[in-house]
Amino acid sequence: MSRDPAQHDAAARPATSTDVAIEAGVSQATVARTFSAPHLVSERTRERVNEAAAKLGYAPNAFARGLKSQQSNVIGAVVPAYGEYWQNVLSAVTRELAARGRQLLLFSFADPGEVDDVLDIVRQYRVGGLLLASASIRPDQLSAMRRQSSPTVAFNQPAAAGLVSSVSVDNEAGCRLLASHLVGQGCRTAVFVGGVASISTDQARYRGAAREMGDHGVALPYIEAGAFSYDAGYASAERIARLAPDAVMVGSDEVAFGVIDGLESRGVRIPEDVAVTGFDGLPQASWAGIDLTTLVQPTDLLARHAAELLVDAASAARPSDVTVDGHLRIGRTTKMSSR
Amino acid sequence: MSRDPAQHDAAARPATSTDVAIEAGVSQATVARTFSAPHLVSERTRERVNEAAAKLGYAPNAFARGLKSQQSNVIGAVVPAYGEYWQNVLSAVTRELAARGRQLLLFSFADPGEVDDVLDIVRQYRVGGLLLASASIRPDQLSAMRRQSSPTVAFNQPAAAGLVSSVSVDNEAGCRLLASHLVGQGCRTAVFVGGVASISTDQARYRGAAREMGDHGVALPYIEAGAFSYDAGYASAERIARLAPDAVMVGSDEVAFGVIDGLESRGVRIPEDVAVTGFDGLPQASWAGIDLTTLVQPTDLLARHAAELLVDAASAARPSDVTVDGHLRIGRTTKMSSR
DNA sequence: TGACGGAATGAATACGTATTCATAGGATGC
DNA sequence: GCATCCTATGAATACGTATTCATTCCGTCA
Repeated sequence: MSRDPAQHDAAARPATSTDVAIEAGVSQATVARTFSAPHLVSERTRERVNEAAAKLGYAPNAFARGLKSQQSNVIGAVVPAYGEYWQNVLSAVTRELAARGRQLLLFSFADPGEVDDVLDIVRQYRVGGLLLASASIRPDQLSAMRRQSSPTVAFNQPAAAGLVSSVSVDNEAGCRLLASHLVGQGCRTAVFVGGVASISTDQARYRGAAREMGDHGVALPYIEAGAFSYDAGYASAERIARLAPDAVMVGSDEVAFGVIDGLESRGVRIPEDVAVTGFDGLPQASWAGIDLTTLVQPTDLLARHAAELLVDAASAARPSDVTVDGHLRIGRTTKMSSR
Repeated sequence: MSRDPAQHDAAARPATSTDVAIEAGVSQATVARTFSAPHLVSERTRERVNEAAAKLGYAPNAFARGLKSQQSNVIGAVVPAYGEYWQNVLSAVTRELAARGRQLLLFSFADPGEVDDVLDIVRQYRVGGLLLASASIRPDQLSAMRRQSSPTVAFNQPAAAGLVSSVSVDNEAGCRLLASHLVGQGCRTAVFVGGVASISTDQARYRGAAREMGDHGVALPYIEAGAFSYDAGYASAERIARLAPDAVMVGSDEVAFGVIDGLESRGVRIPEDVAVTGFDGLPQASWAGIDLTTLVQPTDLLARHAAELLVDAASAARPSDVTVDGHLRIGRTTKMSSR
């Protein structure tokens, strides 16, 4: 009458702590303790329980655990469905959270208008922390989420500072670095290509660039691409070419890639005719075929800060804001001296 | 003694259905029904409940709900922490699942060795479905997860067919298309650059390419880049250049981008000296500056099939395998006639 | 030797919800 | 006017776990 350990009914419900308790001849409480507070269980019993658990293929139910202990290992993340940049961020944050024993529950939206609906769904999942990874979440939406008492962190959304915790690169300083580099290369006229003008990071970047340029007597008109995408950048090339500047400062790498291709398709040579800078430091920026001058965000560092704030319960009570510096990456797209 | 609706204690526990019941002067059961089976509640009562819920800021607890109803709206996804391709897949699947009212719980791993640990954690989350989005999950690991009775879908891992449900592009046919195109362009000698030779997609792609080439009397030696990354591709350029083929068929776009830059850095012109093809159809492949000839995977379609299988409980019992065709994208990297 | 204290365990309860079962009240049939 | 059915609701229970409380067992100290 011996049962094959590997053969317990596959289609049946997953084993519960009570099943294991019966199998091991102990109480359910002892099984629970074996998994959540092993030091309270004697060596002998622990062995028996682990053996029974292995035999039944038992794994504690994370949701029941969370329900009882009133805390979850799940961190929610609200992210836009599209965008190269956010994919990289997400990837980095996931790694950092995994290292801290947390999982990421993804809530994505394709259109800013969906944000309210998404946030309503988020509320149903008593997440232990919430990452707001999108610049298109409005301040009032931010502060509404803050009430949820779990740590809330806005990623790269300077406008959120004060309302919830935030982690951002110093956009303004970064753009000053880029502008300063361009001026040093002999740039006398320039244009700034933003993604969406109403977004706070976009504003901060333009502000930094315009100020530094202004300090050197260079005007910096603003052009709005309309989206943070390659295609939007490509399409904006026409308007840029019309202004025929020395340099184009683009608000994000992804858009910059489009601007470069768009300009080249119109016969504009880079960097001979016009210099181009990006912002973000996406992996593609360092590809030899592109080699874009840009401001590299320390994504891993940002992700680490975000993860710490999300895991640390104290940050729920007192929002804290972290700003880190990016560093300049100089590529061939600004080798203006080669003119 | 009137309480300000907006002022219920922010730091307090989130409201429960019982709180709402008291506020509305009904039973907890009625509140539960109002949210999960509204048609069982009279118009009048429903209004009162919704009013009270709004006042208290009540949102049903998804985990408690799942615990009781024995099913969750959460789909697990096991994905590699790195890789352009998987990020795109994830993004597409997330969208499809969101449209079906499901959330994605992310489990990422940086190294194939971590997979076992990750799968152990996954088991704790009683997910309603599981997406295995990585070619480096072993067959025995796959079939172990299948026991969990919830729908399990392997994304683009042909080797999984039969063990769990799978959704893949037709790798072999796709590579035959690419090879056929090259032959038509006059290609007489070629090389295949794979990512990791032990991966089944890699094998299927090489097989298809080699067969089609063989049918036309063209030999196709295999070179292993060692990883599915830009850097690995870049580094393999040396070995490729040594063979001086007419064409290089690369097993994935990401690697192909590296191969292209690596070859060009060695003075090899594309397509004048050598033609290059990729596989996947990443967004970057269509960028004007790259314009890679590749096989475009219908990612949205694949994602839709995956989402359907994941949501449809029946697929748990009977694994089904879906294969879809990709389409050829012809870019400048194979304009061999221009020689 | 008796009192005391710590370690190990079991019994019982609570977490927030869905669901079954029972009940009350109309409306409808004859 | 009575039996019947349907609708709306409440009471009670179960989901799988963590945790408090009580109990038993042993070793230790006075």
